[in-house]
Amino acid sequence: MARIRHKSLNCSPGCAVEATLQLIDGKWKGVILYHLFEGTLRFNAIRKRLPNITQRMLTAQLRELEHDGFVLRTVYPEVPPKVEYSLTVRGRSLEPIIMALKKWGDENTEFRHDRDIRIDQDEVCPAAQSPAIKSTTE
Amino acid sequence: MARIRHKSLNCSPGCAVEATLQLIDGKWKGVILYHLFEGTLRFNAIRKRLPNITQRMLTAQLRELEHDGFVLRTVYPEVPPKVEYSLTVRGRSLEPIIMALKKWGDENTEFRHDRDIRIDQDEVCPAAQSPAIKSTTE
DNA sequence: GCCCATAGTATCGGAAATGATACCATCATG
DNA sequence: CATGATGGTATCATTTCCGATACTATGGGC
Repeated sequence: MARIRHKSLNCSPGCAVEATLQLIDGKWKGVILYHLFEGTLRFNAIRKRLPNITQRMLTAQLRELEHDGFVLRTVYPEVPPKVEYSLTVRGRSLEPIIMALKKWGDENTEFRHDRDIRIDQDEVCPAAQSPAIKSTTE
Repeated sequence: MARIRHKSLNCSPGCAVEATLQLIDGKWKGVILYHLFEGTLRFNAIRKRLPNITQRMLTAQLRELEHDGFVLRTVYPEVPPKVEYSLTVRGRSLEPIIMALKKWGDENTEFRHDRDIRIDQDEVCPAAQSPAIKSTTE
């Protein structure tokens, strides 16, 4: 998270991809957003859904999401404290991305590395002309 | 990149999101995939499209994408060397994600932090009951 | 007076990601 | 015989991420 951010998103064609990715990057942000799509949640409620996150990290990630305008942090002046986190309109606009991630994950439950056969674009390497060799990296 | 990977993607509801994110995480992978959607590219061709990537990083990211079964690395036994990178079927299955990222980025060219008004789900916090306070974090 | 709950902060340290730089092999060309 | 092109490696330093742990404030209940 919090890599040096791009100033603008239109430096080059693929730049928007990279910049957007950076916004939801950071080990927990995607999941946090995912849970917030279900509705407003209190701090500890989020924590319960992410059994392995530390308090420190949850705070940090939420602060960044807030900073980026994705979540709204609402503090109720009570004791003990009560803080609710909800998505902003901008936050909800990420839904297609998060859901695409979720969908892909659900459809690829196993980490299959089915190194499938090359599907060539017909203009490239007219097949069996150069004796291409598959990577020997591993 | 290369965070400790999840063994399976179905540990908890949001887990698929997190795990999928990890696969395309790593500062350059998203952009690399994006460019490969246009077609097969040689090593230096990719490099030209990513002016700031170091050779070391490009190699590393491509190796990981290959390891995860997203790209196919084809070596032609020529001199000087010729290595082509193309997407596998599995790699192409990421297209909805990458394109969702690109779309969002294009539609949010400016980093507007329009901390907009809370859109409440009607069952939560019946409005103006507790004197909610907006975050004072910054 | 002590403990509990909530939502944090502060500090430290290790691990991981990334950047900078230099080096390498091979053949073709001049 | 030096140089260039391509696609890398190897090594080192730095930056960033992230986990573990301890600490804090407040008011209520026992």
